Amino acid sequence: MLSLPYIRENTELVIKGLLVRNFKNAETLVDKVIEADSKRRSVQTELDNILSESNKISKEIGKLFQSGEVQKANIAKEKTSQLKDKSKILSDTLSEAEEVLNELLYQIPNIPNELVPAGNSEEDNEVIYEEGEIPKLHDNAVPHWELCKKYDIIDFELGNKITGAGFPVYKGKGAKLQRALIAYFLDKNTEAGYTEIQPPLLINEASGYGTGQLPDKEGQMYHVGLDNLYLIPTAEVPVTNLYRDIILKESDFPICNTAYTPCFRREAGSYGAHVRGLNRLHQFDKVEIVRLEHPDRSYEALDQMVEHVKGILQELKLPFRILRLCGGDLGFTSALTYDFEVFSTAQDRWLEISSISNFETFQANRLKLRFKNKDGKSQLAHTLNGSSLALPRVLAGLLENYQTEDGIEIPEVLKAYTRFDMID
RNA sequence: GGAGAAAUGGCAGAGUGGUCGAAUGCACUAGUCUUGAAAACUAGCGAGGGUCACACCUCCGGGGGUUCGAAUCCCUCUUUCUCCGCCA
Repeated sequence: MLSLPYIRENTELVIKGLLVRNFKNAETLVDKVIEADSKRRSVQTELDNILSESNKISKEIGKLFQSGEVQKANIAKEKTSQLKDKSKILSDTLSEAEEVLNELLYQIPNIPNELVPAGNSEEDNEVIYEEGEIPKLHDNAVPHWELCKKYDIIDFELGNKITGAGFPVYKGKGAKLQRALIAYFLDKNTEAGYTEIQPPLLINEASGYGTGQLPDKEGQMYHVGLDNLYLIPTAEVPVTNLYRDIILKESDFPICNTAYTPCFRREAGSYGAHVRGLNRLHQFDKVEIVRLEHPDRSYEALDQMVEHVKGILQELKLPFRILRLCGGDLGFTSALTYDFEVFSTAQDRWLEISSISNFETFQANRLKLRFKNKDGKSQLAHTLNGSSLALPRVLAGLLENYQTEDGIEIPEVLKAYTRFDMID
């Protein structure tokens, strides 16, 4: 969430930013926040004064008892009972005021960076880069779900039997190719300076709040009711929460982590042709990069992350493009997001395979992730993350674009990992 | 899962009802000394709210309670350690 001092000092900017997102009632909401904040502070001050007074009396009572003046002490005691009643009421009022304020704050999304174009939907996203030849496939080319069946490498039906729709079973060379991609991505990331992490796949509520999945998006996550834990929708959640409630030193930056994890998403309400095959799953594998940065360098870091992912796609020789998301398509917590899409030749459409975002202090504020700046004061850090990469759609792109009459070729860089050249 | 012990500042570790936001040591920061470093010495050194700045308020694992007053007493939850059971 946005920090209050920021909203207070940049009210106009906040409202303007929210309008880029087509956020309704921006002005009313921000006004409400400011009002709730000043209410909270005035209650706080009133309470503090009462507590201060009662602290004073308590100390006096202590001294009176020590000097044996019991009667005087008892008189003083009576005075405090009134103060106590008042302070109880006020502290209830204070909690209410805090709750109201927090609920308002939770509703405000991040302020878009100035590069974010205005727009309503994905159609308004800006294509900023495009690379790679779209291959000319042979006449019998088919979408990946048919290839999966033909070569028996991914079995969607079998997953239905074990779990349900959206939980495919990878078999033989399909499983190996998947493993090869994971290993390859992790190697590329660690070569670039990211530290490999294996986080827990279940998270508690506090972690969900830390990165913003809770309170609003609990419907997107699988919930393990008995233990009140959630299956991670992305490695971003556990890996970013590693730094919850931490004060870093400036010299700790940059902190770069990468993690491979399965991801679990309920995807309630998604169906239709666009979710066929590997296009949208309830369980999928992803390699994530997460970065913590000094606010002065976070946009430089974002560019580096984009360049890094670009390098991977170049090596895989997949046709791809990079989009700068418009205000309407930007995620709630993000200030600037670049999406990578790979072209799925047999489906004749672009598939999103990575999303790289700078959250600035939006997550850090909830996480209480700070660092000591040069003045010795604690200041919120910036968090960034991105996929490098989401497996299923990369796999879909590979299968479709590398298909030949004789089988599916394996990209050169992956052969050392798969130890086979061809799926046939 | 059963029995017991514990949880205090970056770390270690005192503190069992009042002057304790908390001794002490280490670490850290600045300074003195030194060609430089080390050592020694001097000073500073938790977080949040609040204020122009002070004042002031809150926080000793989380939540609740007793009391004029709680790190200290009570309840509860969580976590860690030891022993037992089970187990990849």
